[in-house]
Amino acid sequence: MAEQVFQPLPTVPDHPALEEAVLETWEREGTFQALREQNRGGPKYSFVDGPVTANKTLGVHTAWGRTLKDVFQRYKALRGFDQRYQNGFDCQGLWIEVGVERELGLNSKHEIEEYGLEKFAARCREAVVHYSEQLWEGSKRLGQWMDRGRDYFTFSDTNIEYVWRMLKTVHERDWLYLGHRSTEWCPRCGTSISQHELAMSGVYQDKADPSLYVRFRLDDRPGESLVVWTTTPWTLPANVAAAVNPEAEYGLRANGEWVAVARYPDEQFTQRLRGADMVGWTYAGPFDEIVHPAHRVIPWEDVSMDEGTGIVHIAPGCGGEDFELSRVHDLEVITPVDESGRFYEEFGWLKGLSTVEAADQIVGALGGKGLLVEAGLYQHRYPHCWRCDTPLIFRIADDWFISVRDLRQQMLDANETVEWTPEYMGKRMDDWLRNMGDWNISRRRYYGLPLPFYPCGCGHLNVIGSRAELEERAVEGLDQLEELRRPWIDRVPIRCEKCGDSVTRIVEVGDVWLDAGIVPFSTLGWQSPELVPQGYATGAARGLTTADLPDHAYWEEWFPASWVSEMREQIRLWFYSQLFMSVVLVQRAPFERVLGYEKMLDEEGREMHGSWGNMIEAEDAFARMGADVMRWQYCAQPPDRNLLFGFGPADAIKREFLTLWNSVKFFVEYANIEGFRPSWEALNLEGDLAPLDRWLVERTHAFVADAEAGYETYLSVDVMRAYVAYVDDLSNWYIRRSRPRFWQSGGDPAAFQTLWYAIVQTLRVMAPILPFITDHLWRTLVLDGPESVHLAGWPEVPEPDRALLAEVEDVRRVVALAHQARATAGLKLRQPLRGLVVEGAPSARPHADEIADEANVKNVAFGAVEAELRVKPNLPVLGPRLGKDLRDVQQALQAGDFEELSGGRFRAAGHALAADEVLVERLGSEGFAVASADGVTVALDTTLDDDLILEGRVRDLIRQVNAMRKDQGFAITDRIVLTLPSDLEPLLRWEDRIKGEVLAVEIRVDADAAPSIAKV
RNA sequence: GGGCGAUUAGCUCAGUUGGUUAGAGCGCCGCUCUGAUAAGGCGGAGGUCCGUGGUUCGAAUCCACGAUCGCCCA
Repeated sequence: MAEQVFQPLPTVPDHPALEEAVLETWEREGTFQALREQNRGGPKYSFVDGPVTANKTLGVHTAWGRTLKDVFQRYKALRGFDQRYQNGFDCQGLWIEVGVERELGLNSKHEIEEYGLEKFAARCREAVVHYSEQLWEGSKRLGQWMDRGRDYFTFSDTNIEYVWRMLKTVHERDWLYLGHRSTEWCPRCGTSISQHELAMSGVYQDKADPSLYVRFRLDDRPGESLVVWTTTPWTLPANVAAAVNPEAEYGLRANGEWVAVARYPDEQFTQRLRGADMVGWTYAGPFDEIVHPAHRVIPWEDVSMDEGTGIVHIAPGCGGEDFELSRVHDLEVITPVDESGRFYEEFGWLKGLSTVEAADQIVGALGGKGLLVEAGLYQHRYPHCWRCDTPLIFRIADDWFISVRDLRQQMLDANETVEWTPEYMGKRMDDWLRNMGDWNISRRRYYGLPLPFYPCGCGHLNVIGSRAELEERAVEGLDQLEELRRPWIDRVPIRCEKCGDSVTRIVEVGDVWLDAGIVPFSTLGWQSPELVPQGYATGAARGLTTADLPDHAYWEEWFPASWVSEMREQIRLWFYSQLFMSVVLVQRAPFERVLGYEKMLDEEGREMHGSWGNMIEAEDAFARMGADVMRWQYCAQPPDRNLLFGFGPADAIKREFLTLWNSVKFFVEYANIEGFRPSWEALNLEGDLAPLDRWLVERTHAFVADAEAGYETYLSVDVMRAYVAYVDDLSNWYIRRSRPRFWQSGGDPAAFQTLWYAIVQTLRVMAPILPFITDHLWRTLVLDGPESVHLAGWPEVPEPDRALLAEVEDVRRVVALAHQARATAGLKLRQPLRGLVVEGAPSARPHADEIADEANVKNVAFGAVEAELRVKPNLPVLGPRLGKDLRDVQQALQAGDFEELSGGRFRAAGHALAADEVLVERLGSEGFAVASADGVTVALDTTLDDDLILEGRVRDLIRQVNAMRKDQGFAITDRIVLTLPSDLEPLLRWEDRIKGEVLAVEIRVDADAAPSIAKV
């Protein structure tokens, strides 16, 4: 045996072990650094990483997105693009705060303040440091290549300053205002929640609330009352109006209750009125002993007749639409609860109760007063805090807003320039932009971007745009300003630019999406006069990164991003906030192309929840399936569909992996036996190739082209589909057809060379998606080329020869039909047959020998199949020509009522049919088994004679002996002595063939022993 | 209430400008091939292409209405 050129492969790959080894190799060899070095100065491909919130370990959800990011950056790297590879972390906002609160056992804003904001800020930073490390480790294990150490952290002072600057611009354009309105409010977090935050998944959850029908006694109509329906009892003390639909009809029940007729169509009413006629009635509020505003009936077109009583309870202090109505109808606004959702002092016995606690008491009180008509439970979808899961309430508050009136159209225009995949996500963005309200940017919290707003008593609003400006105008406190952050920043009052008084900052912090949206400016050095080394490592980010603040020229080079990718909910979050700021600052979109993707569910299609036990930790997935298998699962997923992720699909993928693995294993085993040594230089395949080799080369080129199209359109699913189809051709056609060429004496160098070429090109194509196993196999197979597949570049191949590919497709179709014909005749493939006739598939003609071999027949003939004729109409051709007459022709042909004319023409139902207007097929006749599909017909001669039967028995024996070899664990090169019982002696007419196929040096005959083998 | 999308085999999904017997993968059953294969091939069972109406020689495909589900908005 020749020397072992290639490291032999085990039967199946151990993905996790193999991946750990590859990671070590990358580390040791500095593969990623080498790749960056290699592409330096190449054309630029600008990817901007959406910051991942540093409050968790890596989950399989996040790993999906990170895989897609990695795949396309790796692909572009193979194409020689220079890239930034900057990774980002989101470090401020509720997400971080709430995690730290939990950890510290704090449960309210009051407790945080008691704990101390300085200490709290330090703990928040610690959490970010910890989780960014965790996320990094997970991402690394996933195979993601990013520039570790130069990450951006959104809590850096530099990032904050860029947001300040944007806000100052907004103020200068007069878009910033302090609004007084009703907003969704989280009572636990003590802050309002903005419109776009409601888009986050998990916000709307099923919830059971009280369902109350309550009576409001009318002032001037004794004994009569309005019945309203509510699911929020706590809002009843704030009631000031009851709304009716002016167009609807209302009826008075015998017991004095007014309700909408449409809601109770079967009831008897003693009086009926239009809603418009009820407007202006006044009534007694349910809790007039506590609060006593005026109460009256108002008209409202939007009163629904789908639920409730058709009369709606209005509390402007507790609802968005209610609040709007208060402006129209000049209603009193009563805000019953404070920022932690507890009743204010003036609400008597309700004082201090939460909205939930108050509900029971209110129900009881209503019952006592005889105002409760009916009480029950109501199931509905209700918004919850995106971070702490507390049901939200509506509350009137003063929040800072950015007006979108002037921006809306500009943003729509900017979005026009963006190419979205899938397309409908772009339309979603348009929908959102058309409907979005003003952006509520303030949050009453602690660990967040400090809004640089200093409203002065003189009426002037000072907005600070940079740290330099702050320092210049500071009255005091600069010496203790560790970071641009609470509490330190709150101790730095500034001088009002109008009146010169000392002004303090508002206490609010900014919406976290301001931090993330500014990234395309803050990390790329927009309008930065010069490069500042480590200029991004400021404030809280100091010591965590060495990222520079580049200069403006750099920004010009890298903005806008060529591509960004995040999950769908980011349309209203990061994609939106980026677009928003980019339009404010430079009037254009910050990205050219977006890849979005849908949700991840478990393999049964259910949401993944920790409490349901169906959540998969990335760590488990790495250990049990491996990163390549995960990445395969992610990349095989069409992005417009939910991904059903799990270990079940992973097992299927592992099996699928084996096809390529076994192909390589086959190559390695025989190349080692025959001493084949590939050379990188010979990659261009010179020399004499067999037709099948030529085909595999063309097939490989077609695969490269298909995969390239998939990558270029950001549809990894297309790459995966192309790969699976290709590997099947490689393994189940090329290798199967070529096996003897690999084991004949010395091996056929052209076969080795071709197979090596095909595998190596495949590894290059799949390297972005399966970075571990491709590099492992590359290092096994490539002896003198680039040391890593990731440094090998994209295969440059010529246009494939589509005609040749079509030929082989025809051959495979014929072979499949021959197998089918055998199955219907009950003749197994080992039984040789005399002949096969093929009609159609003319391009398969040069491959008659291959067909004979595959079909195990002595002779293949091309020509008319001698059999019953079946003629069908060629509908796309005949339909337009014949119209209604087509039906008659079709029936005549089906009934066999037709006449065959010369030249393949036919006549049926009085119409002459040209050769291209019919499809001709043949049915089996005596002695033949016929199969037919797609215009190709094959007829298999099923007659057997003694010779054929004997040869069939020989093949049975060969198969039996080879099975024994395998069972007994013989090496594929072991020579044997075969002993046969005497009744098999006639088979020795084929002695040489048997010896050759089972590697027997001798065949002995021994009376009545069963066949046996022995190693020589 | 408005908008968008979906509905095809037990499951997950393809299905081209309307065209012949509606397919694939997985799963199940049977057969088969194997000098790499834990793989492959062939066959079978399994379909009211959500429903109703319309256009058309012809509809899973186009149109209308309806049902169910999902998402988004209000």
